[in-house]
Amino acid sequence: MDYNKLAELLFPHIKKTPEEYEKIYPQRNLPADAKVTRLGPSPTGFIHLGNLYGAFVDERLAHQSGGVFFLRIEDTDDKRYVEGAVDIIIDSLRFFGINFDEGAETAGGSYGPYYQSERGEIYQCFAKKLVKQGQAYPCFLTSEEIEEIRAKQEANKENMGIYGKYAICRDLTYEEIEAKINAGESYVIRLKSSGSTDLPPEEMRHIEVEDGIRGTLSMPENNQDVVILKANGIPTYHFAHVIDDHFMRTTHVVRGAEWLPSLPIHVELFEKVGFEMPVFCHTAQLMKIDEETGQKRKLSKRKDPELSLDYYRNEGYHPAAVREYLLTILNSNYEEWRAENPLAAIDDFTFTTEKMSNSGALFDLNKLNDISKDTLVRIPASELREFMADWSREFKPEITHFFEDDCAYIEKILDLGRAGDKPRKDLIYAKQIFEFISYFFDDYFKIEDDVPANASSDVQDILTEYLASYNHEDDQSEWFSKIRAIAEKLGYAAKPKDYKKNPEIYKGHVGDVSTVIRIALMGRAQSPDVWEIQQILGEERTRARIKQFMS
RNA sequence: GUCGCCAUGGUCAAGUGGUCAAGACGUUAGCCUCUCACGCUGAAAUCAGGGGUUCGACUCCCCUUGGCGAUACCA
Repeated sequence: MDYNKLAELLFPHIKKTPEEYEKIYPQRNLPADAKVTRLGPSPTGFIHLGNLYGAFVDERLAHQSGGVFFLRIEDTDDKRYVEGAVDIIIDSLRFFGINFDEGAETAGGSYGPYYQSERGEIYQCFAKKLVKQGQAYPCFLTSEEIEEIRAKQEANKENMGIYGKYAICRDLTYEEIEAKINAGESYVIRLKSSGSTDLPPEEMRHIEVEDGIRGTLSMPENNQDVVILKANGIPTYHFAHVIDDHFMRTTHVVRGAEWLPSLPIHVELFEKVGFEMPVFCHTAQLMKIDEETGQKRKLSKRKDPELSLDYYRNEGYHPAAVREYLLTILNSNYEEWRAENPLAAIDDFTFTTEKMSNSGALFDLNKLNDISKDTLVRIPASELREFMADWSREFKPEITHFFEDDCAYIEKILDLGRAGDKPRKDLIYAKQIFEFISYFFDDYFKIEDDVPANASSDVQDILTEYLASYNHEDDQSEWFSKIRAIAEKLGYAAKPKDYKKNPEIYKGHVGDVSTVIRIALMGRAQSPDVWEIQQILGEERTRARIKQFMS
């Protein structure tokens, strides 16, 4: 077989040589330890927490080392394309603080095009090269024929796939190939694997790869004649990955562990095509418990809408909180570092692949919420106010004016109890924050809780006394001593401890009295400090709410 | 089915042959306290099972089990 002739038959239109591409996409001019990473999403427009998780690793690795982080759209599967998806990907990631230096629709870059669908000639050039080397060949198997082979293999308990004796198109002569092509038969280009097909797995040659996260990986070499170019001339992921990451000069390929099984394919492809391999970093996957089965499983874009990034934006999680959370599950020493450096910028943390876990972590909403509280408590009220305004504009526009009209008022509310060494940590995410403070807005103020049963008959008396003694100028302790006085006068213990000692001689204690006031003022039995709230509400509204509750 | 990855409390995990096996979330007892939060002090809770190697194994090897993943002209 004259492989050169075959290559020309298959790829008559490919004129550029591999060497020319090496010149078009030269080595990047970067410091020796700078890392070049990439995110390669397919344009379905759906990204979930798991994608963010991976993107974060890429981003940190690149930007921490003075390298480059670029975006490549892996649109080799035309069935999956969704309009506007790329913008969604870029915007969502940007919201969470992840920015690309290069790639699709961003800062440009000279290693493009960054859409795989526009890189056809490059792939074909290297497919042609492999054909010339006698290491790839056209395969005319139809899907029905492949299905038959699969059925036979299954029946014989053999390994699945096209390899060895099943790779019947390997043996086609030039004339046969030419005839089929002239007859209009469609075909794919397959790798002619040099892996052994008749040895048991343990005797097969093993490849060794040094993984950035998992250390030395040893697995049986590939022996499958995988498809590298589909019938439409577009490459499969395997081939596109090898070509693109070489010519885009990626140094570190960060991808999910679901790619581990196909690593031998990639190794063989890199060898045959003559490229140096990047460092692979196979990340563990974010998991969740499936509600139906109760089992742990990988995040799924179809099944887990609540893990969509949009969900977190919708709920109003602050991007900084999500980043904190992701980093704590990404690097096991992050939490400790954060405890020691509570105020440090997130970029000051040295992210390493060695500190990444290689077993899948379960997504933990509790933990996210806890981290979010700690994160928000460090954010100044003015910034939180803006965050709330931005969030509401997008998801709850009818309340946006609250966060824009009277900034001073809102900021006092958001800062409620946050001063001092032991600040309150009430705020978690925007939706929750609004509910938490909604009683400050007259339109949303409503009585939600019942007064304590033991004080229900004294409500009028308590509030009458309260109004009578109320002085908006009182400081906090003056104010509270008046509450104590009212409590005593009406038969309640001024101190809860007294009540606990002799419950029979009291109707209740001062807490019951203040709860009545709380409910009149906030509609809730639980709230931050009443005095502070009154100061924010103002005297007029304070008195009005008490009176309204009495009527 | 075959192949691969993984395996410390409910969850995230430190640990790298000799530890009373860190820490965080959650749960829980209490303290603080006008409620709720915050904070503080405690508690319960983990090395999947079985074989080796070793004076000694959570740590190394093997098997089993379990979970996850891959077995596409999807990525």
